[in-house]
Amino acid sequence: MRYTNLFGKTVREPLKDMTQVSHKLLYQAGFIRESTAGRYYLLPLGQRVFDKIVRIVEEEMDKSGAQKMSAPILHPIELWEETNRDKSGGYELMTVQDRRGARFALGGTAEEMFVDVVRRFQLTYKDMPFNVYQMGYKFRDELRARGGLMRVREFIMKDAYSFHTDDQDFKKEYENMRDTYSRIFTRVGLKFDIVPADNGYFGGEYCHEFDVESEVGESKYFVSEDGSYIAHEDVAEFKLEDVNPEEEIKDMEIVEQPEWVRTMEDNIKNYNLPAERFLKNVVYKNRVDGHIYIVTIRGDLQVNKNKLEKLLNLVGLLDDATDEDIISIGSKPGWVHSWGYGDHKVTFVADNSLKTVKNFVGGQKEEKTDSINVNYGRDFKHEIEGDVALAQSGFTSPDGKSKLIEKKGIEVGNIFQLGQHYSKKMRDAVFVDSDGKSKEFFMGCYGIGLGRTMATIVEVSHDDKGIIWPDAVAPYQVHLLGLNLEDSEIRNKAEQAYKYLTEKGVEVLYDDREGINPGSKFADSDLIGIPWRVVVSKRTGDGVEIKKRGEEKSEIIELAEFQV
RNA sequence: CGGAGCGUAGUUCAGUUGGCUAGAACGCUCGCUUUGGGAGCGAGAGGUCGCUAGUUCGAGUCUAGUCGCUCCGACCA
Repeated sequence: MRYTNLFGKTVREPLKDMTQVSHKLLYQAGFIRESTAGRYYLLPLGQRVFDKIVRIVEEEMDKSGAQKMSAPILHPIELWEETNRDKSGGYELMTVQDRRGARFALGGTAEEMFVDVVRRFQLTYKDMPFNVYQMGYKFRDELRARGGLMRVREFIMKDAYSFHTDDQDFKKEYENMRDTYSRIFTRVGLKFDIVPADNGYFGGEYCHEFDVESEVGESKYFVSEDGSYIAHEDVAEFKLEDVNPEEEIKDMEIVEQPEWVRTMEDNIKNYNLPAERFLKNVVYKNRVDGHIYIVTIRGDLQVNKNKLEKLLNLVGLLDDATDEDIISIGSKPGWVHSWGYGDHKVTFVADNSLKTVKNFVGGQKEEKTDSINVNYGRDFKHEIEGDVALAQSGFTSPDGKSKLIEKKGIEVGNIFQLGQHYSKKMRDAVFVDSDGKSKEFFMGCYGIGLGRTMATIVEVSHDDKGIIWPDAVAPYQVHLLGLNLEDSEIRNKAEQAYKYLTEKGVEVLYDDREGINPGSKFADSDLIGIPWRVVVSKRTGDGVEIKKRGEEKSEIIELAEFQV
């Protein structure tokens, strides 16, 4: 490709609002342009990278035994109604209507569609298992799309769905996909962690994220120092140590408390005790029926809403309570008690951390009094108990042997066990088993965000001059720069080099512009980030100068000796 | 969805109490010069002032609505 024919060119500066390196560089180098927030054009250079990623994904998926197919972009809304996902999760599905009034969802994922096509066949255990996938447009009506390719409203995802007779058979495919994903991300040049995570709105029992460690990542996860434990923040567990095991249990007392003591910081100052010695109450409300939940937890810990929702079996349904909600149960913000409210329907939840402290402070705070020497189990006890605490950096790992370290990562892919979550909700999602009985499919799904993967590669592979594409996904293998092309002798050599390389099957971007300073051409070349730079100029004589992007040394060699 | 802010040239911005033909810099085009790390000089093109309605003799400027964008939060593969 001649640069003079290429649509899309480099610009010197990023736009003002761009914050992420990948966003800036892909814009400056002419790979992407924004349409509206969260929707992007892929320009020819960007498309080439994208297509290479797609090809790698397809090769590995096909090798894994999965089969590519395609589903419509518009999903009949009835399918989403079958699984209740047209309303769940507080996430509004994008919908469109045709002129006869039929409603369709612009899917953010396609479980229902794949179940729907599969149930059209009278499948038996002999037809199983199988895994089908597509490269499909996905729409997510993000309330706030953040600049850059990392979180967008419209994107292409590789989404795969596998169908099995039972859990045991599924587990083999889950491992197969885990290995396949590992090969895919390794081939595109990414290092990643496989992180057990929360499956939230997808249903199912477990899932893993493929996270590429990065400061700009939105996924937070924990790794133990000894490397034996890894988990997403949403599900991360940790070992609670007893705070004051030596202390004697004292009688509970109501004591005077200065009125200025309201927050945890005030408490710490007033009693000169660490945060872990106080009781903390956090209030949530069921979005659907308005029921109030009060979670009592050790003062130094925070409530993990995901764990709480799971414990209560209310996934995706809890909101933080508002001040009005708290007043509605006869309490007031900042003075929520750990017991009482008998006149109002309130459900109390106790975090396991309450069992690690003797003689708590707090629990029934009034304007001027509070209780001290409160002991869980003796002075109050909640019906529901469990681990609902958020892990924090430095906490002890679950096995007690090591400390947790916090990491941030970009979630480039995920694999989900769906179990019979969808096949139970959707009618006729069954096969005939060897015993002659109809049984629901056992399913898994597996996604890779392709645009996000491309941005992530830039995020982890660049320098202050531009992108450094890994060979496997670079838009071209060679960036041929012709300097001083006004000189016909050099022009001829450059043209011959272009012809030679192209005929050898090398993918070449040829900077054939005249009247451009060498400095500009070098700067553009660094910005675009093609692996090999080949220069033809009056200095290179009968040879060419070659240089690998990201390395310092260059050398002049015969073109015929050049190997990509 | 809650809070805050912004829409004027490709970009970043200026534009007075409402007042003549709406400006600058960078970028872009052309010419000359220069030619191994974004060089210099000169000339030029480029605007429905987001959109709609209103107030006014007169609106980039005031009012209302609307659309879009940014930031913080909530939400979120």
